[in-house]
Amino acid sequence: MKLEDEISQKKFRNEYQKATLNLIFTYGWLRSFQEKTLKPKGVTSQQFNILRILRGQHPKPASIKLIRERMLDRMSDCSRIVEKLRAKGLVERNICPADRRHVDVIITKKGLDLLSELDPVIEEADKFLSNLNDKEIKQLNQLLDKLRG
Amino acid sequence: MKLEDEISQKKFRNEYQKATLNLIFTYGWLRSFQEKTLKPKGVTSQQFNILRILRGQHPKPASIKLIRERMLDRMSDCSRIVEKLRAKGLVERNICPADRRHVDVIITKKGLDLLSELDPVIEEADKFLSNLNDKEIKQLNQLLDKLRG
DNA sequence: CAACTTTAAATGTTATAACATATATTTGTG
DNA sequence: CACAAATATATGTTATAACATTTAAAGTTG
Repeated sequence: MKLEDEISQKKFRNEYQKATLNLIFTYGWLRSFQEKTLKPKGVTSQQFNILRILRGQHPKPASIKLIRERMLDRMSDCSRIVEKLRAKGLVERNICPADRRHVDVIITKKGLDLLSELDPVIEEADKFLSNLNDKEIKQLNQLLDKLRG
Repeated sequence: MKLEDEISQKKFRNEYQKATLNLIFTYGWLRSFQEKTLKPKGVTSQQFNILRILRGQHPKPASIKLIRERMLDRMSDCSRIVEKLRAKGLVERNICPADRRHVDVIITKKGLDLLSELDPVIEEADKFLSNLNDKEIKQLNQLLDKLRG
């Protein structure tokens, strides 16, 4: 649907402005869809995001710093989110013996199980982008990468 | 810059997943730039957003409902944001005589002045997207519109 | 090796988002 | 016209984001 109609704005100053608004609007659209699918499983998208990073590292541990670098948005509060995941038994957290400043965070079996339970939901979410075909999706990725310079 | 390098993730399940992450990441990138430019002027991006909607209506008033419909994201708390703007003298808020459920919100001279002070900053921000040329920006807009179906 | 710097993580605080609920007004219906 | 339903806005509450500060450990330098 054209952005003009979604937000009832007739004109944009230029295509750049429209692209800015379009990105913000599309983000909101995407995120509300994500939250809706994750909520029934009791995790927020931030928590889900961190779990996936940890699965990517598994069985190696990840430090808070590493997690923070790989998070997509809202990089703050990483410690507290990890603590929430620990409270739910989804991750383990130990002080790194080699460098006691670091914390080793590892996803638990329970965490891995939750993720594999979520995988099909996520595949579903991917398909949510399927209004674009393969070629168009690639084009979109290229444009976004180029946009950021 | 390629997303792979920004978030140190080597592989994506597919281009759809990459596009999802790319959108989220690009949004964060854009937003932090916006906040950075608006902060010195003492308004949040939400407040700025509402002021622009009101300028679009000026000199006609806008109801909270209308504002909410046109906001790009975070639609909640519209009343409270308007109240903040009123406290700063940037908008006026009156109960609509024709239908006392509605509220007429109008941007004040002070609000308009602030916006015109901000306009050059925003033009600047537009240029921030200038890694893409005209044709590419149009393409991006088309893809995002199509993406949302 | 003592003092300083850097780094990693945690914590405290304030503002905002998200969600639910309440209040006030109007509209529609028998 | 009394009363239920719908609508617009405001408000209360809880969780999270954003920002600043603190604590602890390791590295660095004279």
